[in-house]
Amino acid sequence: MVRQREFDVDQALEDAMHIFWSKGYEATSLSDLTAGMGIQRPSIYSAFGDKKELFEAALRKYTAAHAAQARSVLLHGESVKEAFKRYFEGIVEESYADPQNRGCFCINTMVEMAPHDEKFEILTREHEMYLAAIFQEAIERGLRSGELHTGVDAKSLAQTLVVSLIGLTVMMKARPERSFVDHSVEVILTLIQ
Amino acid sequence: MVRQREFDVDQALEDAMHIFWSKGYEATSLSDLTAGMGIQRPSIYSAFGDKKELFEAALRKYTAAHAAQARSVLLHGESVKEAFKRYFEGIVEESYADPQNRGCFCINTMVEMAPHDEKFEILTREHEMYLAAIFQEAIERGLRSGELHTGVDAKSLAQTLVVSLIGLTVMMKARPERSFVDHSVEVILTLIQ
DNA sequence: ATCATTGTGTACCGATTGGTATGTTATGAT
DNA sequence: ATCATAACATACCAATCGGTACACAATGAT
Repeated sequence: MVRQREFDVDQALEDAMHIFWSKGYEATSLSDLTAGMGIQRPSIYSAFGDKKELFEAALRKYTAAHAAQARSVLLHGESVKEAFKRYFEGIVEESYADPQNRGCFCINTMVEMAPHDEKFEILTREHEMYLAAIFQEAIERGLRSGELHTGVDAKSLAQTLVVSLIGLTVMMKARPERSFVDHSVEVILTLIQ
Repeated sequence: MVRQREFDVDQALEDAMHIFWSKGYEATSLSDLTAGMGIQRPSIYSAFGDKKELFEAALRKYTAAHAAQARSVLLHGESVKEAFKRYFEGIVEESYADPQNRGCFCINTMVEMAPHDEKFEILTREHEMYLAAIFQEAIERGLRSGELHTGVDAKSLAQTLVVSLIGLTVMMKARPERSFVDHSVEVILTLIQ
């Protein structure tokens, strides 16, 4: 081979992910990216393709990590109720602790890109579907163990919890009083019985 | 006075609202606006100020109409449960019928602008709070009439319904199967007892 | 009829956009 | 040591961005 790369591709992608996450696609310029990633434009184009391909790679990296975190919280431990409580409250905590108030990269993309770009409509929808599948698996575990005995079917309940989580995440971007969010989490969790 | 305006200011603002609603702030150019509003740039600047001021005026027009619609559906008629059902299902219907898939202008703005612009953080938060107040009023009406006897307090329930509605609206931007959304609405409405 | 005032259309401004051509430097195979 | 290859930095490209200067047209008061 020939001259080797002087930058870490995965680290650069991680940097790009944080920039796109906090500013969105349109508001992020190539100059923002070169500055934040610490590399020049031709390096970006040779390693990742154009701006939109880089964005897609960054989003895929995010959703993979995000789904892994959901799995690790919801598919382990004894109590399913406790797991959901920890998961929802963890997301609330993270959101209020983020000074940049970025919310969820996937949700941001759903709002900004999905209506105009089918690729991102599909990509974001499939991530939320996967999240719903994880939720459903956790609920069914609770049903089998006898911890839960819910009236509605596990799938509908899981989807509703995903919807509620999306709503919480978006609402927190407007920085409502903490009690607003905390009370909502309490009420949402009453769905899991 | 002197020469009079040749365009209808309110109609131009309505046009601008639809453009910003479907494309967002960053992705909308002055050329998009002049083309869609049917007037030239200097006319925009003299009538509305700069791009961001026009955006704010458009958003205020939207939220006023949006809140009025919520009031008209939720604060009249006999059954509160039926009113919420009609309200939620109406929003689902509207969303799936919109070929542009614009969702809610206020929610779009919450995601795109609120984290970076305090003015829009406040503006969007206050609209959602106002919506929650309308919801709460409807719930309290149902409690007084004896139609409802909910375990949780009306305020928390109202806030949770707002959160759920935001989640639904955002989720629909990724065009999930209709049954996903319909089942979620059913489950969400079970909170109102 | 004249004049001050203000809306309209054109044409332009500097700055920034996403993207690339180019010359140079580093590397491994031969 | 030579050479093909590819990453590097610089400098550039046309196009578009938000915003405005300016000349002209229309209006009502005098």
